Amino acid sequence: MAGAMAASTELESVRVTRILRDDIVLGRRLPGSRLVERDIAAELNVSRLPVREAIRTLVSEGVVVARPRTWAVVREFTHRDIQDFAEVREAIETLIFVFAAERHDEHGIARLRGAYERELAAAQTEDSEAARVAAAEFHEIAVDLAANEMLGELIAVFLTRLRWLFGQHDDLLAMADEHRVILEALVERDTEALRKIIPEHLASGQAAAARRLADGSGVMA
Amino acid sequence: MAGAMAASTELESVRVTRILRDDIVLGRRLPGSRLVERDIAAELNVSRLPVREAIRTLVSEGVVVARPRTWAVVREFTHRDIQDFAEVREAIETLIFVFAAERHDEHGIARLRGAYERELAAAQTEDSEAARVAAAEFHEIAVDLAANEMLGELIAVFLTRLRWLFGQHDDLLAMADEHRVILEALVERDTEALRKIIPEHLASGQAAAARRLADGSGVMA
DNA sequence: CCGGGCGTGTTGGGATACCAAAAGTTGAGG
DNA sequence: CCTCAACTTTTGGTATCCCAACACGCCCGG
Repeated sequence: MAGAMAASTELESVRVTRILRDDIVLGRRLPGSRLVERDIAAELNVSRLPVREAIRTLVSEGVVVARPRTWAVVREFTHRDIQDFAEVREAIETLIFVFAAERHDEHGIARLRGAYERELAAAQTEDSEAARVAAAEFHEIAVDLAANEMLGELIAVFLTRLRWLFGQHDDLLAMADEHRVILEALVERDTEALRKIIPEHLASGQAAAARRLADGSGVMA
Repeated sequence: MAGAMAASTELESVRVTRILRDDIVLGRRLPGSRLVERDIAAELNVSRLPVREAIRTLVSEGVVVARPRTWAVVREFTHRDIQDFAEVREAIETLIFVFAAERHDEHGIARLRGAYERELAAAQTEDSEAARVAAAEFHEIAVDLAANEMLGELIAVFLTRLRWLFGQHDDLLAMADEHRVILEALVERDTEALRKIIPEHLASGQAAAARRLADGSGVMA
C-alpha cells in the first residue's frame, strides 16, 4: 500500500533517514563505520539538522549506536544480539499470527491469500524482488488482521534490523510454502498449530543470519 | 541561566525530555494539549533544538503524537489503545519472567528477593514511594536475569506509557504479594506456573487504568 | 619496548537569526 | 449555516557561531 501516491513534499529528515538506512541495510555503510553529521550533511547537501534527526531515528531502530558528543557508528551485531533478537521476534510474530487467527474475517483471508498467491507466482518465476515484496505484504496484512496497533508499532521498529540481518532469504519457494502452511492454520483458526509453526518458520530465516555471520560481512564477535 | 545544578554534564535535551515526560505522566500536561516548541523553549530557557529532540523522543515512547508542520499534542489514549497495550505487555512480561526463570543464578535470586523484601517492608509501612521504587527494581532485575538485551530495549520503550497509564497502583500489599508468588515460581523455575500467574498479575494493574479511564482524566473515547 | 599522560584537532550539543511552506484560524459573503 | 479566501501560527530547514567533551597521536619515562 506504500507509494500509491507520490509524496508531494517529502521532509528532508525522512529522505535522509531513508538514504542512510538503505546505505546500512544494503551494506554500503559497514558496521563500525562512522556517521559524522557534518560530512553526511555535505554529501547530501542538507544542513546538520535533518542528519541529526535521521541518526536519532536509526538509533531507535537499533541499527546505529550513538554516544553523547562523539560520532555515531553503524551497529556491530554480536552473536548474542542476533540470538536475543530471534527470541523476541518469535514471541511477537507468534502473537501476531495467533491474534490474526482469532480475529480475521473473510475479507482479510482473501487479502492474505492474494498476497500468498502473488508470492508463490513470483517465487516460481524466480522474480525474487516481487517475491520479497509479496512476502512483506503477507506479514503486513497479518498485522492488520491482528487488530492491535501497538503490534504494528513494534514491528515497525523491528523491521529495519530484520532487513539488515535477514537481508535476502534466498530459498523463495520454501518460504512461500511456509506461508501456505501458516495461511491454512490461520484460516482454520488453529492457534495451537501456529504456536508450533511460527518458531520453525523463523528458524529457517535464522540460517540466513548465521550465514551472514560466517561471512563476517557485518557481524563482529 | 535557570541552571539548577546539573548532575555532572546532563545534556539539555535529556533534561527537557525528563521534564516534559514528568509533566505528561504526572498529569500536568493533559492529553490533547499542545506542545509548542518555542513556548516550551521559552519556559525552560533553552533553544528550540533540545525541545525538538525531547518531543521526538516522547513520540517514540508513545505518549506524544506529532504530525508534520503542526504542533505536537499529548496523546489521547482510547480504550482500544489500552487494550492493545495490555495484550502486548502480557506477552513481553511473560517472556521476561519465563526467561528469567530458565536462566537465573543464585546471586540473581538473592537480588530479586532483596527487592521483594524492600517492597514488602515499604508496603507494610505504607511508604508508597519506596514501594513503587522497589517494585520497579523487581522488574528491572527480572529483565536482567532474562539475559536478553533486546527485551530491555523493549521495556524501556514501554515504561513511559506504563507509568502514564498505570500511574499509581494503590493496593501496595496485594502487589507485593503477587511479586512473592512470581518470585517463588521463578526460584522453582516453574515456567508453566508463570505463564498462568503473569496475566493475572497484569489484570490487577488493568483495573487502575480502567479507573483512570472512568475518571476521564486523560483518556478519550 | 611498552604504557600512561598530555596537548591538539575533531565532533556533537546548543544558541541565535532567519526563511519558506504548510498547517490552523478567522471572517466575510453566499 | 456553510464555504472559501485571507491571515497567522508553527514547524522544518538553512546558515553560523561557540563550547565542552571526546578521540587520537605524540612524547616521555620506566
